This record gives sequence, structure tokens and C-alpha cells, in this order.
Amino acid sequence: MEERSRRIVETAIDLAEKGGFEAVRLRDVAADAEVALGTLYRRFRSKEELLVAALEFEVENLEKRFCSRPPSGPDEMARVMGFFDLVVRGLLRRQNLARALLKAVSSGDPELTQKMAAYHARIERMLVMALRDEVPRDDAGKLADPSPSPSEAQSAETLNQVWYALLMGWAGGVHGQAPMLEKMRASAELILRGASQAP
Amino acid sequence: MEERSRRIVETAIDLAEKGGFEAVRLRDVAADAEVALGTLYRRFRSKEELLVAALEFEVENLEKRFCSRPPSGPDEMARVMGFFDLVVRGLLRRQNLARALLKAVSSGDPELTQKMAAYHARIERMLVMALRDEVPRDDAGKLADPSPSPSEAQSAETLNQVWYALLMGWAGGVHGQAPMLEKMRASAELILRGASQAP
DNA sequence: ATTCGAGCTGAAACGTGTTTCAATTGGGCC
DNA sequence: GGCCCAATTGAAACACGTTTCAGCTCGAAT
Repeated sequence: MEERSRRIVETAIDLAEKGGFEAVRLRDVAADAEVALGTLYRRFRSKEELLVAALEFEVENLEKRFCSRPPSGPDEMARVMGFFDLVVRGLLRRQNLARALLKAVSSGDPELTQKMAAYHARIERMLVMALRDEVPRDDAGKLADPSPSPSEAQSAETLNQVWYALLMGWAGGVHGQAPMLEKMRASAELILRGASQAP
Repeated sequence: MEERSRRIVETAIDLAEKGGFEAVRLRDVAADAEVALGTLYRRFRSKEELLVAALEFEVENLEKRFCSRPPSGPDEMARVMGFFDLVVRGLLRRQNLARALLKAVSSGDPELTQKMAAYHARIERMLVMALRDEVPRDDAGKLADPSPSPSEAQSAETLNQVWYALLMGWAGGVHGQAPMLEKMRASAELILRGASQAP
């Protein structure tokens, strides 16, 4: 990403971290990043798109951490929950930021559909790796496609659906982070038990 | 609900049906419902709260239809999918309205947390009834608490989590209604297979 | 060096959610 | 009837996302 865009996104992250979605006032972002409002709008079509670009940063980060310390454990459950722990300790540590990104994500903006689908795909890829206990890399050392079996893909997709719903619940205050992880564990048990049977 | 509030909510539903979330301009709602803007704000604290009140209407409606024609079928899968068909044919037939309500729901407003939790509980209650093939009523003929077993409650909760995530995906344009139902079926198979085993 | 054009700037304006407030209304109570 | 109080009204104002635009800058092409 170009330097000016990067500065804008980083400013947005700072503001979101301090005061959540509403604190990311685009006039402030522009001023703090020392660009004109029009420049910001040349790079990002909307507040949501700006925050989704911020999410890109954070997902990149998550993949790096996943890569350097992949969840380990004796069975699928342990590794899958290890992955969600990683997300909570990473993304969700800065709660204001996390809520702001989730709010942007759930705006339902059709312009962002494609990017959102891509993020879900990346999460599911990591889930497949956690299920397999195997982290394939490409030549550059980045995560590679694990080419999941249909059954693995289905498990990862369902786990991701549950995770997304729980994140939304957390963001809305329905439950805290610990209960969220507990619910995730309960649902994951159901899902993985189902996946362990021959269909 | 008081007559004036009802008129406001119905006006909001009309506007949402025609043009989605953005078409629900509160000045227009107030004008069409023939109240002052201040009156609208006395009854509803925000646009989101107004639309969540509209959701109340629609969920009420869904429960009525569920009550009069409960999903039937030879097994859990068939009945559960029958329930989701009911939702699609009811709530999601008016797509603009449905998307508007989902957007309001996903605003993450902490003021609405409690109401959202209540809606999830009502959906899960219907899911338990579909699993059981049994629709308990109270004296007034309305749906009563099925007092689910822990296992039933868990299945319903997980199904509901997946359903919520898929609805968000539909609202954001990730998939159409038919693919959404197909994904729901695939995840439900996994979940119900897991639930059928002794934990 | 001059010209050109894309991107940037600063500022203003617009739309809509939200707030505020003085004046008015209307129904219960004496 | 007259009074009181809470709700309603109409209108204005504010905040912030978004758009617009006229002028400026600066590097590339000539």
C-alpha cells in the first residue's frame, strides 16, 4: 500500500482503538494523517471501506502470528480452540478497535462483499490447517492453500459461521469474551463430533 | 403498543419495504405517520430502535405462521429446514425490508442488546420445537416454553448461530437466498449428526 | 525551461440522524 | 369554566459522512 494510504489507515486504527467506531471521524482522520478530506475520499470510498482496509492490517497480523506459532494440541478440538484463542488474544485485545472493525464489516455494504468473502476464506483456511495440524507455506514463507477435502471445507465453514455470529454477539454486548469462547467450544464440539462420522 | 407508536412503526416498515434502510428517513417517517420528529424521538431513541420495533412485528408474525403451520417432516433435518423455509418465505420475501431490519440489528448498539437476545431466544425456541416435532401452547394459544434438554438447547443455539451468520452474508450480497438455504442445510447436517451421538 | 495533467488542498455545501426549545394542545381535576 | 401538566408540535440547530470545486503542486514528457 502506498505511504499516504498507509498513514491514513494507521490513523484510523489509532482513533478506533481510543474511542471505537464513532471516534473515527473522517475529518479527524484526515487532519491527523495530514491529508485533505478529499484525498482520504480518493483512496477510500467510505468510512466502512477505510475500516475494512484496517481489518486487512489486522488479518495480515493474525496470519503472521498463526504462521509463527500455529495452534498445537492433541486433537482437533484443542487446535481449533487454540486458533480462536489466538484471535481473541490478538484482534480482540483492543476491544474498541475490534468492535469498530466488526461494525464496519457488518454494514452490509455491497461494495465490500468481495473483500469480506476473502477474509472469511482466509479464516477458513487457517481453520483447515488447525484441523489438520499442518501449516503449508509457499516459497515466501506465507500461508499456502491447504486444498481441503470437502469434509474439511465444510467443517471449517460451519465453524467460521458460528464464530462470526458469536463475534457479533460479543460486539453487541450479548456476552463477554470468556462466555463467547465457551459457546464456541460447545458449538465446536457438536460440529466436530458430526464431522468425525462418515456421512 | 400505543396507536401512535404503531403508526410510526408501520410507516417505517412501508418505507423500508420500498427502499431499504436508507429510505427510512426519519423526517419522512414522521411526516408520513403525521407526527412531529420530536414525537418520534420520544417513542424511539434511534433509527435502529425504531427498526428493531419493526422486527418485533415481523417476529410476531413469524411465530403466528409457525403456530398455525408448524414445519413437519419425517426427521429433524426436514423439520429444521422447514423452519428456515418458513423464515425465508415470510421475512425474506420482502428483501428490502429484511435487509433494513438486519442492518438495524447488526448495528451493535448496546441499547438493543437485550431485545436482540430475546429474539434469538424466540428463534431457538422454535428450533427446539421443530427438532421435537411438538409445539406446546399456553392458555392463550401462543407458543409456550418447550423447556429443552441441554442437548436440544445446544443444537438450537448452534443452528441459530449459523443461521444468523448466513443471514448477514445474504444481506451483504455474499450469496443469494437459495445458496443460503443450501449452506444452512449443509451445516445443519453436520450439527444434527453431532447431536445424534451420545456426548 | 515550459507545459501538462493527475493528484492534492482548503473550504464550502448538502443530507440525514439527532438534539433542543418555545409555543401549543388536550385531557384530567378542582 | 379554569387550571395544570405532560405530550405534541414546528422549526431551528448541530454533528458527521459525503460531495463538490476552484486553485495549487509537482513530477514527467517534450
